[in-house]
Amino acid sequence: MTFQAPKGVPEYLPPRSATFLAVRTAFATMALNSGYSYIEVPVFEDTELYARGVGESTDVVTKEMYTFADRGGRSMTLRPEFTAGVMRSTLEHGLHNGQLPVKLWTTGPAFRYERPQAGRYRQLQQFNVEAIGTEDPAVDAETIAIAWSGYQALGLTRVRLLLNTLGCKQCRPAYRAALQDFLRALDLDEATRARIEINPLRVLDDKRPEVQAQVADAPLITDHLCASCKAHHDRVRTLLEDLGVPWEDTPRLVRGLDYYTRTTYEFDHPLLGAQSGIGGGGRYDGLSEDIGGPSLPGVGFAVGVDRIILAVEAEDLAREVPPRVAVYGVPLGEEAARRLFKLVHELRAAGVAADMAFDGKGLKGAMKGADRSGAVYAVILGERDLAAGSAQVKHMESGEQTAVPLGELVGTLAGRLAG
RNA sequence: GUGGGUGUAGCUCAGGUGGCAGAGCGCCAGGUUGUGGUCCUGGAUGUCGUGGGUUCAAGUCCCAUCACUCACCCCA
Repeated sequence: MTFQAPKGVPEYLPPRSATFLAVRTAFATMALNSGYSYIEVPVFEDTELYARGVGESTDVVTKEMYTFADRGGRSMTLRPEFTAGVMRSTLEHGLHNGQLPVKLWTTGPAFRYERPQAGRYRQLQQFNVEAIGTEDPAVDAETIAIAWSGYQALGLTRVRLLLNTLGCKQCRPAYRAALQDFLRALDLDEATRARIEINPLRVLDDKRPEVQAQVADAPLITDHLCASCKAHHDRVRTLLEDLGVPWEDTPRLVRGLDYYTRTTYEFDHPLLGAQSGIGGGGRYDGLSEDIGGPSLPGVGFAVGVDRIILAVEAEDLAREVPPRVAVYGVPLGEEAARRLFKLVHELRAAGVAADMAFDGKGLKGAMKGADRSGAVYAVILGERDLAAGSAQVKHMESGEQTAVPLGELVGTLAGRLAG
């Protein structure tokens, strides 16, 4: 064993990979049911897109990006998140010139150069939903509900929704100034003092107890909202209540990306240790303009597939191994193997999941393979059966076995499995 | 970037004070020359992370190094 996967890159092998697909499917189903269309965007983009979109002051941009020069000397960056790329694609192709909102979902890997730990990876898998071109608080609530329903569909019961608002460009500056005045008077380390000047809101989110104690009396955004932000926030909460989606008001919640405005939220799972955020999102009404586009509001979320898998496992929801196939072929001898190979192909074409034993495996080993595959039926074919023109079809669970003429095998099995 | 922990079979891990490298699971074969899941018997697989040092002798002690892992920070 000479090579190993790059540091911080998780791999999902069977049977655990089934959970990976289940997580993606749960969220994709909800997004599709809610009228969102799939969009496939690049894994890397112009570095400047992320610098301007995500924000020059963020840790993501300043120290976590996988940036490289391509052979033409352009600075490219592996996507650290999806929203900037989805917005860029929307603007470039004029999707926003049609009826609004533009409702999109996507999924795949994102990349951040960080020190790995439990639930934190350098290649992380996200599932994203974005609604572009709407200010309606109902869409804020809709996107939250999609994420919530995804967690519910997976059977997760411990997920918490932490909800906040960050105000808009009307009311946030005054709050920001008030918060800075408060924070400058505190006894904080140098890095945190620097943060006060760049992004003071994030100081509120500091988890260190000595910092938390000091910011306990800090002014809160919820006391500084303008009338329209307050109305927006109240409406979002009313609609969530109508849907029966529970949340906790968390006025200190801040997100690490600069583009967020108004509604912001995070989904949290208590069984995950330090990296407990399993999803997060909000409104980004200024993003389009930040990257050179027109004034175009948007709202959306990202959920972390890797961490949701950990949550599913923490709640012990991922135990049953799904059967790989419904029918498993057990050949005895070369002639039988050839004939069975064709029969298995025909079963697959008829929509029946099928596999067979290879490498001239003996009967015992092949039957063991049938057992491991989870197949409902084993089809045993040897010289005797070939001579008789039939195969032995064995129901694995009951052990009942009957001879079925080779010409009727596909139809019979398809019928029995459907019935 | 800063701290702590751990590296022994495919996996999970035992291996006081240095003395022939082990168990369980998994895998393969046989018991059953055409029948899996239970049971019984047998078998294969190791540069003991890597390099150096001490010693008659190192998985064990010392030094270095790499990897993994947890936490800070940050975020999905």
